[in-house]
Amino acid sequence: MDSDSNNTKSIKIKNVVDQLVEGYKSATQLQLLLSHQQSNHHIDQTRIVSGDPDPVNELIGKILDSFYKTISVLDSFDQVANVSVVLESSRNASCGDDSATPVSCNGGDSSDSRKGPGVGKGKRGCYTRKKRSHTWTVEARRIDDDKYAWRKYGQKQILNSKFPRSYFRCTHKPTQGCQATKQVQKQEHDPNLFQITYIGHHTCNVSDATQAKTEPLDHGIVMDTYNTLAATIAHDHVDANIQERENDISSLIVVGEGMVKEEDNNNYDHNKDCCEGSSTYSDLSLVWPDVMMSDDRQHHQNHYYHGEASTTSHQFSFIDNDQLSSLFDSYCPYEGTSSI
DNA sequence: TACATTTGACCTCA
DNA sequence: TGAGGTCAAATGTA
Repeated sequence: MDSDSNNTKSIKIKNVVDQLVEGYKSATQLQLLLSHQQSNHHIDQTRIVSGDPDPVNELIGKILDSFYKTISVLDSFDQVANVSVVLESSRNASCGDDSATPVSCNGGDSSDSRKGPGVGKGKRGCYTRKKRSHTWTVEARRIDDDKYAWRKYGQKQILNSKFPRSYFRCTHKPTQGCQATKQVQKQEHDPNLFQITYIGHHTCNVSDATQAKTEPLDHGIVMDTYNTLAATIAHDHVDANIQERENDISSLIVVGEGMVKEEDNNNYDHNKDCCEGSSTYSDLSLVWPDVMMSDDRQHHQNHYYHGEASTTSHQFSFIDNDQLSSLFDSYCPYEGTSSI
């Protein structure tokens, strides 16, 4: 094939991708708007988190799914291999300095580098630290209230802290490049309580229901495989307002798969229930017995969020800060909150 | 043998 | 410059 033909084909595909990206953007924005409105109206959030989806959100989810898959297919062609890069840089430009994506010394290969060629002792510690990745913190009486498989990769004594902090990453990182990590630390004031900080979203293949359990319940935003991005972005932009909105919006506590308890935030402690059937419980008992609770009859979780910007490792991020700010400025009834 | 954990070394960032 | 986060060799376990 001659180069002109290739160029024409490449341009056409690029145009198609551009159109799809626009569609994806629009659908994501629509979903954010609807989610935001729903959260403002205290809709039946139990239905959302329990997996009985709101039909509108479900529909949008399907649209996003279609866009995502189509773009992914096109993205896999050599001609448009730079699409995600373009999108990524576009997003970064709009989100400011946010070097959250880890970069390995070998050019970004996220797989387990230990077995790779050319990795010598000099490479140890050579990485770009994740900065301002999407994080949220959970206080729990057990560290396994999610069904992901975690692999411990480090432990560190933290200054002025009685207990060491343990570092876990998703077991599927080597095989699927999942960037999710979590940090677990015992609370000083209550050694039976663990502060678990989740960093980044899982991109590995697990059920949405499972993921929903470990993602922050973002006041009505459904967290499924493809709109995690939307939720993440919304999360980041709404986070600044959440503190002030906490008094108005009931928080949610997942008390079991498919079960949700609504909680008045004046009564955090009364939500105590069992998270039965965690498939990783036994695993974690084995891998990190010193932090497992002897009495796991009581495990309540208080979900609260770090207001850190999210930009980590989402291949398709289409909404920039200005768009979202104006979006929420237009629709957010909570005036006078901190500017983003 | 394969996979997970431990732990000291090393790097980044505030 | 030190604290915190990650790497990767050594070690443990099934």
